[in-house]
Amino acid sequence: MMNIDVLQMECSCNSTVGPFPSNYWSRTVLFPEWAYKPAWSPGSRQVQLWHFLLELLGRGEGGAISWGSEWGEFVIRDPERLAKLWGERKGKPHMNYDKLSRALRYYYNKRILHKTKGKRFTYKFNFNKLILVNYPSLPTCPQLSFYNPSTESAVQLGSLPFSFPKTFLCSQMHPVQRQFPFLSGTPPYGFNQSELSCLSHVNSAFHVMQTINWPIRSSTEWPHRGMGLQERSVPLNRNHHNED
DNA sequence: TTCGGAACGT
DNA sequence: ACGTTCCGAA
Repeated sequence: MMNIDVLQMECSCNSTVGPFPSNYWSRTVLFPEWAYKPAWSPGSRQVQLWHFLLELLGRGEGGAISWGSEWGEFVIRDPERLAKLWGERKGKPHMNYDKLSRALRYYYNKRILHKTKGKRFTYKFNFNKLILVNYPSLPTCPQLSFYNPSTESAVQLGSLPFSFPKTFLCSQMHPVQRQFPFLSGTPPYGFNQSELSCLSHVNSAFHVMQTINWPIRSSTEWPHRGMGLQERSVPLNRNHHNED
């Protein structure tokens, strides 16, 4: 499994939104390894804190934590209750907010989170860095369909922290769809800047998956089966990285 | 309240 | 590697 360096990510992120050179991603991978870790691999891996937070946010689990005003921002309404829930999940009966927040602060370096300064108990996910392929359920967010133009079929891949129309449309392509061919839905979209940025990352991810044989550990580890990543309708005659 | 070093556990 | 525990500093 390859390791990804953050600086390289940064460069890619700030590059243009849109189609990528066809063989570019055969060597470069946009996202760090942690971003692809399955939330629940049966038995083996433990839940990570950010998984847990998204899970609670996803359920709209009352009181302890909720989404904030900005995209990706969340507010811990009841720090000690959140800590208790986290402690229960991890089997750490003495968990408290002091400790939980230390774990959150470790995420700063990893760029998973940052603090919203001036707002009490308020943090913000860097969704641009956080690929949500792992994430089956983010409540307010419909499932993301990757549209494959060749097979004219949609592939369920995960969800994003914002919503867009569900209806399928492929005859006439909206400019945004031209940029993000995996996008299904009815124009106009009206994405904001962060959403577009996020889409560009998903686009990259899609290209990665098409370009390389993505090291999916085992299909059972993924929330969505039969993603069709094997049935590659896009001809792949470049020398690509094979991880099998 | 928030931060981050340090030692520690798994 | 991903926290947990503890704690002094701002």
